[in-house]
Amino acid sequence: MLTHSPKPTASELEILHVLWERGPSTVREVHQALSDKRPIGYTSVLKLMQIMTAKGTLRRNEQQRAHVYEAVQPAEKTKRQLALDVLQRVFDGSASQLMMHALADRKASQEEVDELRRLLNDYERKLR
Amino acid sequence: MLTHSPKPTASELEILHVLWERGPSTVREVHQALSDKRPIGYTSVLKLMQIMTAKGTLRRNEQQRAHVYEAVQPAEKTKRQLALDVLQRVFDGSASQLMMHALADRKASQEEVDELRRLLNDYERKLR
DNA sequence: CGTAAACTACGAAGATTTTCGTTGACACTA
DNA sequence: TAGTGTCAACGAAAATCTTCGTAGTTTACG
Repeated sequence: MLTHSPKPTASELEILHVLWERGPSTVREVHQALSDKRPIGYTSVLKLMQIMTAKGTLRRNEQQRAHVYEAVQPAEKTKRQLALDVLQRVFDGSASQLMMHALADRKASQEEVDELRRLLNDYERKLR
Repeated sequence: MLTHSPKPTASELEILHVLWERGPSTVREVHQALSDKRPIGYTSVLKLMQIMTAKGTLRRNEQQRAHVYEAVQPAEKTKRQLALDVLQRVFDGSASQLMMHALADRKASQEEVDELRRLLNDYERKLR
């Protein structure tokens, strides 16, 4: 088990999404969920989840015959890590640059804009 | 030359950053710039840039003995692609989720918050 | 001209990612 | 108990990424 938390790959992220939504799940359950989106073999999912367990990304309970897996890190932490990663690697740390490009060419609803403004107000309040 | 634009890898992004900043450059120049940040061999950079050219990410002018490379896509387009990619893959398309995590645990300046608010206002104006 | 320096091309190796086939263990059931 | 289905483990292959050594070509200069 490694101690650091390497950035999940694209495939790993798909699995994490399923576990975040469903909570602790068996390989079969995760495979089901992924199969709805794209064709992928059962053993491919199994192998990925075994690798993720070896990396320390997942943890599993072997009490049942069908092992039950769950994410080690809370979803929020991993998401934050990924957000900060792009922020740094692509936008040199500029949140407004990131936002600008994320909003560009996309139809964010009025609700979303309102939500964003609320976020800014909250954030600003904490700044002071 | 491929027609689609695959997501650049981490190393490729480093090279793109240099080309975005410097404009069309030779391998030597890019290598110089990268060496300032981390140790990397000249031929490693060369090879990467050759691969990127094969992929259609870069284009080069062979008039000079030292070929001059440049990014095919404008920086803005690639950045937007990467921003939208995380937005989709990690945050399920929710811009406010993305922003929340990007701001979390980070000291965005008051200027940045102002800038973000300006962005929102502009965006909202276009919505109507 | 001949040599050194600057470059590109080529090939290859090691790491990582992604995918799956096969095997063997286990469990339910007819 | 024999057969069928479910599951993890293992190994391995293919693809991609990353890095670099070596060779061969071109250019500049003494």
